[in-house]
Amino acid sequence: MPELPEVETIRRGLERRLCGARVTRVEIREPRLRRRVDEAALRALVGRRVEAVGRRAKYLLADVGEGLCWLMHLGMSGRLLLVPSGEPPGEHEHVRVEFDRAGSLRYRDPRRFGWMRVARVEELDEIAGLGPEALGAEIGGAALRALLRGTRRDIKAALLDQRVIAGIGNIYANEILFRAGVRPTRRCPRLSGADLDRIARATAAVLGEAVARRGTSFSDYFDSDGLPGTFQDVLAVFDRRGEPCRRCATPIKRRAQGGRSSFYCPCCQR
DNA sequence: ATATGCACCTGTGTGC
DNA sequence: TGCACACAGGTGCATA
Repeated sequence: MPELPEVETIRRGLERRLCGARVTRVEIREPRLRRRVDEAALRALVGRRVEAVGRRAKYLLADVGEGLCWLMHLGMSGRLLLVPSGEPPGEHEHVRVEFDRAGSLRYRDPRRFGWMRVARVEELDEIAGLGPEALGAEIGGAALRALLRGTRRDIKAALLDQRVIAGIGNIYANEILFRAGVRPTRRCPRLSGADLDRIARATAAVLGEAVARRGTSFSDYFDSDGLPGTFQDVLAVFDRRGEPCRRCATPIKRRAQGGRSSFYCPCCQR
């Protein structure tokens, strides 16, 4: 479910409430996530204080001091919710972590594609292979060209490849390519300098606006306070098959690409 | 190198 | 109403 803007929104919520709070209890109700939760390692968080909450692409990293990091990935359906202590567990609530003064953090994930683990900062190999942040470091057309050098695949697949550029998922890949006026099926080597410039600018604009709107809640994403985002109100193409393009009124098309849905305007995107 | 298919799971919406 | 099927925000592996 969550791409960079949703994870960033959750990060801000957790940072506001969890920084300085101490873990008092860890309960693992279902350790069989995408990767089995190391229960002993997670329980060893008890007594530690959250010093900072960071993000790398779609990963959340809570700094718990002494070079230790609590790493979380939300997969497709993962949610982190801060609730008052004593709140009874909801469905698919696999992990709950109690804090001394921040209430209770609940990890809920019906599909269990997410996971979490505690790691030493120097052994975070999961995030070592990620490409540059899609939002943050200013990636211009020239930088994008360098990142795509040598690949002949289509631009949509490249944008979704976290080793090329990190943080973009299926919603925002579609939205970025609409804003750039580029068909998702265009091959990377055939993109002009102007195309790459527009894609780079669209990436910053779309992700920036999505963060400002606190993410996309088109079915079941909510932030750590249970609030929806509002980017679904301005989606140009994603999940809009058959609906009129907001620019030219041509019906939006959908086609499967690499096993995922691509949405595009056949008139505005070439 | 890369495309495809599948696997991991549950939930929801569709058409019959 | 039930049932079968397609599809869902992500990743990672095996195979061609």
